Amino acid sequence: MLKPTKKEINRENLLNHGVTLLMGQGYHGTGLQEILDAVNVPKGSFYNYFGSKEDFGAEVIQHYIDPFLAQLGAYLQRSDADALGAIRRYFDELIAELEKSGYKGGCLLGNLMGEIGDTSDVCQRSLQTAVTRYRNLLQSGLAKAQLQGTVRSDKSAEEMADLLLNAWQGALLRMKIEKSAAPVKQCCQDLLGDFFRP
Amino acid sequence: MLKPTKKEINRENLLNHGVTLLMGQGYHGTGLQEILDAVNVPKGSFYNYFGSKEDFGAEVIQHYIDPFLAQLGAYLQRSDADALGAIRRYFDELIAELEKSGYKGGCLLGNLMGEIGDTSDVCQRSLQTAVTRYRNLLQSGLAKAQLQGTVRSDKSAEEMADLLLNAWQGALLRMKIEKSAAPVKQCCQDLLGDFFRP
DNA sequence: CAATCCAAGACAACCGGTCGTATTATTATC
DNA sequence: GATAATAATACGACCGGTTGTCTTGGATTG
Repeated sequence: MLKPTKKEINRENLLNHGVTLLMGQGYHGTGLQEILDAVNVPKGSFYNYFGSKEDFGAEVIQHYIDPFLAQLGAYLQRSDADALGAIRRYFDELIAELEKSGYKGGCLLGNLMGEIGDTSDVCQRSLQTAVTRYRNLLQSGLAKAQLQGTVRSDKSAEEMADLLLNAWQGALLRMKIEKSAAPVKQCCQDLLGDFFRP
Repeated sequence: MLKPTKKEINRENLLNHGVTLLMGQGYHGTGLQEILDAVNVPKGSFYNYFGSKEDFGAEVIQHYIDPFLAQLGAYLQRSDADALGAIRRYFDELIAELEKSGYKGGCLLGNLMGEIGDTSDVCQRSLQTAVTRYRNLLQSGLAKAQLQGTVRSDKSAEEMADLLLNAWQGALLRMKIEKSAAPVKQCCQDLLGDFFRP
């Protein structure tokens, strides 16, 4: 049997819909039943796939961030000679997707950091590794841009990656309540278009 | 009778404990029962004070931000000749309080923006006005600092206030999962100590 | 005595989690 | 290769507890 087992398919479906629902309604705002109904998995089966709702949340976090890492990595690889441009184009694409979704949801990592980042140990650890992996990839891109002379070198790439990530998260929160892409656009322009320039 | 009525006292107590509990456990993570128990108000009485949990949340938001506005306003007024210094000292005090609380909670506005900022209309409006009031006060402080020559004038005070607020919110999220004051300290240093300088 | 206020408790809906059983898959025996 | 024995998994009714909200009756007050 080369095709994935039904169990693996169900797991994947649960994680996919978990991402959507947890991002839209939060952790405590989403019941297991709602997720299970969405993928037609019976209640009793949930604990054959995941140990608890908390464990599920921790896995959803990793499942969520993977595509973003892949996407940003692809941009950086494609535009090898212009790392800063790659980062800018990556964020431009994110903004385009946010506009398409009506400024709802934002970032699952940011939302869950605020809601359960300091109350659930399991999810806290998952959030730590997810955020760190994201930060490290941004940092490597910024470091490359430093070597290419498009980003200032008197500040460490790590420092700038942290600032970019933090401001981006804050801008996403503002976007949600203002129902506008202005905050995230301005955030990218301020940092990538000004502060980080040599 | 000059002293506040018992009803007003109960309302105030509910709002105060609402701030604490909603900040620590989130909106959906906190039950009305828990808040009512904390201030010894019977469950049946809740709807004599507030129209619904959602309305209560919206009021808690305003009740939360008021002291911060007063505090920042006081710093700005006290150090009239050094607005940038006032802002820095204000954030230094916030950081000191965050350290004292073990990096838990963070900012109620940020947490609720992420959790219900796009799902509850009532709370969304309350968050909008709270954030805007905060931003405007920061903006006025930065504008004064521009006149005093301690902050660059080629960027608008509004733009910088937004960036500061956003980066601060993101740094608070990072603080929660890293259990460290490093993100918020670095945030202030990067912006107030470098990017905003003339 | 009429009007207002407040709280006890009921309410249905839902929460995360469990458990015995029914179904399916695997191995063993003939 | 058919059948029986055994292991593994899938399932949905059900658990105790809690949710936000509402109705209702008693207490308080002018």
